[in-house]
Amino acid sequence: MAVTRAEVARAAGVSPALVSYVLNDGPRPVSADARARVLRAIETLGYRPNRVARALRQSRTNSIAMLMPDHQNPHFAELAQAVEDEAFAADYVLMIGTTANDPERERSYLRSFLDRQVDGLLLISVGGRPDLDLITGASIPVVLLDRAPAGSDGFSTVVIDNARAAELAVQHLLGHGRRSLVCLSGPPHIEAVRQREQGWRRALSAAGCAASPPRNVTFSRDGGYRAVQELLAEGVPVDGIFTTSDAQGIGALRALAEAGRRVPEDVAVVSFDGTEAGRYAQPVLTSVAQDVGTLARTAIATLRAQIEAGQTAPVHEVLVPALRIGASCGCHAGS
Amino acid sequence: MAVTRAEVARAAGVSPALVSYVLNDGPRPVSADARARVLRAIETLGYRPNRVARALRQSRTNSIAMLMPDHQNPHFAELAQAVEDEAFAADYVLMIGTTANDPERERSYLRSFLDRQVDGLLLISVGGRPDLDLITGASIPVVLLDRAPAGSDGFSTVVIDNARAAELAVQHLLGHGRRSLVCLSGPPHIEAVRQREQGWRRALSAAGCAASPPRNVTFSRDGGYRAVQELLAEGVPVDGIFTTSDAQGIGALRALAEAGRRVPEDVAVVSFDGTEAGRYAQPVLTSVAQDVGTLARTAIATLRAQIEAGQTAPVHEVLVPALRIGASCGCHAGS
DNA sequence: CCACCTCCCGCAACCGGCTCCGCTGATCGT
DNA sequence: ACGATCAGCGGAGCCGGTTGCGGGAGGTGG
Repeated sequence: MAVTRAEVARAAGVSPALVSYVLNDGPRPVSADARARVLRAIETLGYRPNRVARALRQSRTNSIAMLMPDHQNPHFAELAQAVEDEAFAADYVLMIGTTANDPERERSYLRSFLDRQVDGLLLISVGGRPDLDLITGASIPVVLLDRAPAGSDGFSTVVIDNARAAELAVQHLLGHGRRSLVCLSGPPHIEAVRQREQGWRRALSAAGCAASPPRNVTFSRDGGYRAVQELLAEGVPVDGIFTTSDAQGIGALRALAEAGRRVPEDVAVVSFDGTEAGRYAQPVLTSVAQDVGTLARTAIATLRAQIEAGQTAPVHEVLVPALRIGASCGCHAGS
Repeated sequence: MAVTRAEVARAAGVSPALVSYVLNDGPRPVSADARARVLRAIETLGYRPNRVARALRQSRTNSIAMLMPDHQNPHFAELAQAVEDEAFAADYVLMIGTTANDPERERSYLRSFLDRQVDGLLLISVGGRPDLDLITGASIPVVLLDRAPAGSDGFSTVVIDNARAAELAVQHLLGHGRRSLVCLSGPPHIEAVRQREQGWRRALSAAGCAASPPRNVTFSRDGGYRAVQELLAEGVPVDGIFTTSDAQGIGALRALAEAGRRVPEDVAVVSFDGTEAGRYAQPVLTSVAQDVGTLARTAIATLRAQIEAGQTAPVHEVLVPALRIGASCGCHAGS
């Protein structure tokens, strides 16, 4: 069994309370002599306070939970890293649950995290009301990250301007003279997906082009790969592809390469996220970048304001997208 | 404030103890009538047991912690996903700490996890004794994953046969007639890195080739990229590269492409990990695959045996590497 | 010499659940 | 009819901390 506060107290010849006073620079002052004895006892016994007991007493676990779709997608991996770095710096521990876009699993994790009394929740939701009901009941600090489901006005959100970002990407393709465009979109029930599709349509109609309906696939490499394979098999004319994730973009590149289509000469590709993985693709993906550092920093700061300062008014932060030029769009070629 | 057991008891007209009995199919039997009343009260009040309180009483948190280098590396991302899936299935929650190969950060996380009374620890260590001392003192179930630092005999390990895996990869390059080989290795203080270098040397000396010293860089894409850039700038003759991670392989591919070297015609590349990211590289990376599914399954099973069944004897599991053929080695070309 | 103040410190009540143990009333056997 | 047995339930201690409250020792001023 681990050494407890009581044993430290005994070793130092003081009461358990005093040990707490020393440890927390307690509510009460402690004499230099007693403090020294306690510190020495802590040192020799190797005492470490039990955070579970402390959490029970203080109703504060110093932990936050994050729900995200998966680890495989480079964008989410980068986001997880950025969030964890911020959490670590703020002395919070991060519990991660992946949902695999499964509402059942999301609910299960949500309940588990709430039961574990996490101080705050970072949610990249698969979307849908029922989950929000769960957190409303728990009245726990929440920040909706990366996506803001419909009906989430009551919660803080930190997102990129999805419609504008998509518009930027499509405008860029149009600027390269591409007219036979295809959009690889994400799971259709996600609000952010609909916003990106809206940006896609807006850019096309502004240019007087007909918008083919987006193809809804998963955000994964495999999703992009298969979608482009089908596209080509169907004989759809295409000289430009907008994918709503870098993972899809990487998958699309592979499918195009296998089909012997040159990028960007035959088909230009612009994707979404601006991940490092995209910068190492062949050719380098041109992508609307999400600043995951700012995303994470803002999200954690917002959460901390709610947890530590008791702020209750929801904050809505919208980040401005920036197009990161690579080689997949044709900027570096003659076109 | 949340609903507590006492309130449920009051609402059901029973004692708090009864509520526990019902919830846990308690140590004592409960009459059907009382059980029904309790369940109804739980339902109407929306009661959820506080896991922190439960954890304090039971000295059991149903959580495990995993320390890994980072989220960016596709191999670790896949490993994290596999581990989390296993943990979720076993009703454990996973806390992830990334070390960025920083011993200080690793120690900090380690202490935090121990203080939080996690039931078990999954450790992809940056290596070095001091950390092992920390866990030895805590006498907590540990599985050393992916890497087994020197002096870790007392702990359970689940690793791939690193030397054999490297040997496989290098033999394959040699089999393609490549003789000017270069090895991009990892941080030199990691035991697994030394084992892979040993496999590299073994394969070369068995073939009667001189082994150039491995180049120690980080496991990242950037590490592979920069190493190959320097390599080429130095004018080192090279017709084959063995990278000790897929991330490095992806970086190497980019550097080679930028330098106008064709893969596999001019330079063959074989990497390590067998990630999905590698299968989407251009060309597809040939790689010695680590079965992350089995890795994760074995690790969690071992941990659970220690936690739930009190097993104490350390287990040493060594997985057999398998070469996954892609296009970067030349198998699909004429060579 | 007494009243009073300061400085330290220990006692004990929590936080919310788990579970040992003892008590009650009913059932059963003879 | 009466003691033994047993199902069903509640009281209370405990897990390991935090913290309000009160009290003792020593010093100061009147």
